Amino acid sequence: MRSATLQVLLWRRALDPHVGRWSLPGGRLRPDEDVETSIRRQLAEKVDIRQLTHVEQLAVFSAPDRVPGPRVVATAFLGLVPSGVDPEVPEDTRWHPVADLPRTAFDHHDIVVRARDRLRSKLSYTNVGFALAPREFTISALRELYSAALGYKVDATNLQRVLSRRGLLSPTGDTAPSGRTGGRPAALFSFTGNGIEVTDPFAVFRPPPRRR
Amino acid sequence: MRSATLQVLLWRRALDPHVGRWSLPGGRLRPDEDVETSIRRQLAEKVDIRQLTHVEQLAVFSAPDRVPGPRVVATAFLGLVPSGVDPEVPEDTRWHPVADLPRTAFDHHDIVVRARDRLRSKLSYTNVGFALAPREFTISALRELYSAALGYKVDATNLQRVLSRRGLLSPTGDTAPSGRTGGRPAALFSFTGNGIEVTDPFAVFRPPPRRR
DNA sequence: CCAAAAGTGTTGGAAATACACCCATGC
DNA sequence: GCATGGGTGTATTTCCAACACTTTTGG
Repeated sequence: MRSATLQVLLWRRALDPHVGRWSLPGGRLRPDEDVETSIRRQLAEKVDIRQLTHVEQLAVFSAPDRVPGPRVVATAFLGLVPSGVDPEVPEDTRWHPVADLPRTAFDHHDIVVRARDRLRSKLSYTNVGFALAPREFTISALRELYSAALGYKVDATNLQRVLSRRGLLSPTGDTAPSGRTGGRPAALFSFTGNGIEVTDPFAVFRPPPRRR
Repeated sequence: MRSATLQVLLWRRALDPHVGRWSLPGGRLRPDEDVETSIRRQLAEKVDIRQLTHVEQLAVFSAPDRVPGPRVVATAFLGLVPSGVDPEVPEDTRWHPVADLPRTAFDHHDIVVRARDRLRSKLSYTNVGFALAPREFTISALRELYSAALGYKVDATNLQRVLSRRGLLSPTGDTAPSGRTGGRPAALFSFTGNGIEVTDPFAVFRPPPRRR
């Protein structure tokens, strides 16, 4: 996913079932690898694997008729790439806006929707945002990312406040140059942690605070 | 899971890898069923399937060495049975407290922990509680259930308020008889909806309210 | 000086926790 | 009447959304 719209990397099928339709990258699981290793291997053929900032299991799709012919069980993943890296992709793959998908193969449309919903949920109670943002960014750039992913505008002020309260942002000290139309130059920030973390585990029924 | 401690149904292995250890119920996926149909079929051999109030996918466990011999990919599920039904189970299966598991087969200990954590999270932002409670219950009985599942005491007053505000509780009008030590008789409640529902989707970055 | 964009302060409200107090029952 | 457990009312706290206002730049 990249840019100011939420996008997904799809691959145009060359083989027979559903030729020409767009499908999610993936492939067969080898006997000596687990599913995450497998999806990372498959993706390495499409994008620079070092750009992958987050990968997580979504769900198993296993309906007997989900593909023609013998049943294929698929483990779907959500994988994220930061905005702005604009990775070179092979000829047969392309980034598509999630809100405007082409005709997809099999149940891949459902899978994309599930991935989108998972991302939207996790933006609220984890720090996954870090996986969408470049190393340094302005608050308004981050606001664009959150807005694109969530599907509605979020307030830049409150975004900064929430992430700051959770200790996820650190100012780099630098500022971005202001555009040609003027305006105050924006301060640059980066995310503190690296991996994903649950930052707001309990909305309710919170565990009792630690006494000391 | 049942009673005032969180419990899991385990099955004592009769076959060779890890004979005698306790394992989760399950079995092979047939080519004409999806994974959920499959787990329900497997469970039907152990418990009365009508007691199953909630079933959801947890994750795929696929490490090449998770079982001896050729690799087996497992799709793990969280399945819930209400408190108090105390289902008859076959000789070779038993309910075990999640907090005090016996020696388990393969990676089943990890799976149980994952299931427990999933349940704990979802108690906060969904109505899964309904799957743990009998059809009618007192608030303090419900409090026991939530406390057992979460691992710490929750306040009965606030539990009622939170669930009420979310529109999940409806009073039946009846009261439970008070115990032999006296005390005011407790009002009986039941859950409104049937299936699982997300009741508190966004802790933060809430979508703008619908204008009309 | 004006427009534009970034950043700060303030206010209001929602929702959860904690706790004091009242209610109904058995003995 | 008193102990026991259930239920209600209320204050406090935390946190988020909204918005007005100030700051810093380009032209």
